Amino acid sequence: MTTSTINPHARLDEDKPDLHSRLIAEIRQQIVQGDLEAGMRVPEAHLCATLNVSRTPLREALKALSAEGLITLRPNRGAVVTPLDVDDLRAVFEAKGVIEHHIGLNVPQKATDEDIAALQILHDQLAVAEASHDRAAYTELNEAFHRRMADLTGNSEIVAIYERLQIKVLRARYQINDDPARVRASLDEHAGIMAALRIRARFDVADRLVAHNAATAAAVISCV
Amino acid sequence: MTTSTINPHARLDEDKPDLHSRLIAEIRQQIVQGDLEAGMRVPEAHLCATLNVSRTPLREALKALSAEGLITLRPNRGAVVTPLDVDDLRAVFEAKGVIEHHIGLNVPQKATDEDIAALQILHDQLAVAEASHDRAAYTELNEAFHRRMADLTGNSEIVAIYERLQIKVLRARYQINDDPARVRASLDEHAGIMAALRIRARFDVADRLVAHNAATAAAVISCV
DNA sequence: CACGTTTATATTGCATACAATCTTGATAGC
DNA sequence: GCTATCAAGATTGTATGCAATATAAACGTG
Repeated sequence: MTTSTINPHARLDEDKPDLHSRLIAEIRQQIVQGDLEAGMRVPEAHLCATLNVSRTPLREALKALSAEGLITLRPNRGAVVTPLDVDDLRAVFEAKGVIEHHIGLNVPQKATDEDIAALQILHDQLAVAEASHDRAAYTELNEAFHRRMADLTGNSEIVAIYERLQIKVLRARYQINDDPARVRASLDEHAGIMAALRIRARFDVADRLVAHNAATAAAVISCV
Repeated sequence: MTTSTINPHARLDEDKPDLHSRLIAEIRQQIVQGDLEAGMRVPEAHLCATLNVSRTPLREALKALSAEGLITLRPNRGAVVTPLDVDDLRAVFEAKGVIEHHIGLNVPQKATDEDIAALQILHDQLAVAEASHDRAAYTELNEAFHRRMADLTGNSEIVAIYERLQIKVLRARYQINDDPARVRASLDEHAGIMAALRIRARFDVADRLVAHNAATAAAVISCV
């Protein structure tokens, strides 16, 4: 008699965190949060000890993160945390602006009333987080809001591209301390986006998303 | 006395094809060309035998390709070649259209006269390939032309995104036989793009790139 | 003292072995 | 005959060991 986790004939728990996914998520988070510093060499043995796994699954995770661009693998010479200099960041924000524009043009036409209501709830929570100066919550809700917008394009390629770019933005944001004034301005921009979205003014939404992205870019890049 | 490839104190041959890169390139090509059919299960042992490597480097390559979206890994249940249905293709072309538009808006301003001359040469070779019905050469030159355009944005994120999307397009194109009439039309579209680029008419270039992408999308999707 | 050479150490690359999980075919029960 | 259960086989997941390469330290030479 085995445990209750037996699964006759094929499991359908798609969200069980297998080791590979866990490792990727964990290392990615360490990079984003700066626990693994940019440009730093990453000896396999050290990470193995930290994460309590052997080299095989760890190396597999590093190869995957390399395809994501967070890790740079130099054959026979080890892995380094991919550095993100100002020019890289500019490129990331420029690409993100392109995607934001597309999102803005399409979401107002594709979103249902329920979708917009759900976004409004996220936006209201964002306002609460700002008012109570809960920076962690603000970051998380902000992420959720924009990811939800990307989702509403219904285009999985767009979503994948957006998420990958967003991760790189997050890396930079974790390094800096967001100016409270910038957070307020950002919230205002969000309010404008929601107002335009409610009346489904697609060009307006697109413009506002692009402007919001540009303002964020300026704030982040000025801090680096 | 070893060969001339010895490298005291650190090699700088960055382009030496190490096994990992080779495996990724090889398997990717097999997927693009359809040697590994979409939806097909990929038992590790079989690929190991084919490629004459052990499971360790092979698995690392599969994880990397999974991050690229060409392979889908089901934990404990093996890898499959990610299927590309019509809706997926539509999403790919839509995303590519977004990027093409950005390329069209920016390249006319950033390209030097020499850059444009180099593109013109590629275009002329493309015309030769079409005239001589050299389909392989046409495909390769067409790829090179568009990749060069992406390069000229000077934005590595855009380039990376574009290449990843282009690989998925290639997968679909390998399945179909391009209609010669479509190839001629495509060449005409390229001629129009070059004409607009020579006079650096950015909006025109952007529109033409988007239209070219849409026409390709229609041709490819109609065949699937 | 600087610099190139050699040797030792550390780290990565790959192959293999074993454990865990899934897949299959066979068998028994209804 | 059909479904459920179980066992044998196949496949994937992880750990470990050895070979290849790079890094560093020590050494000698000009």
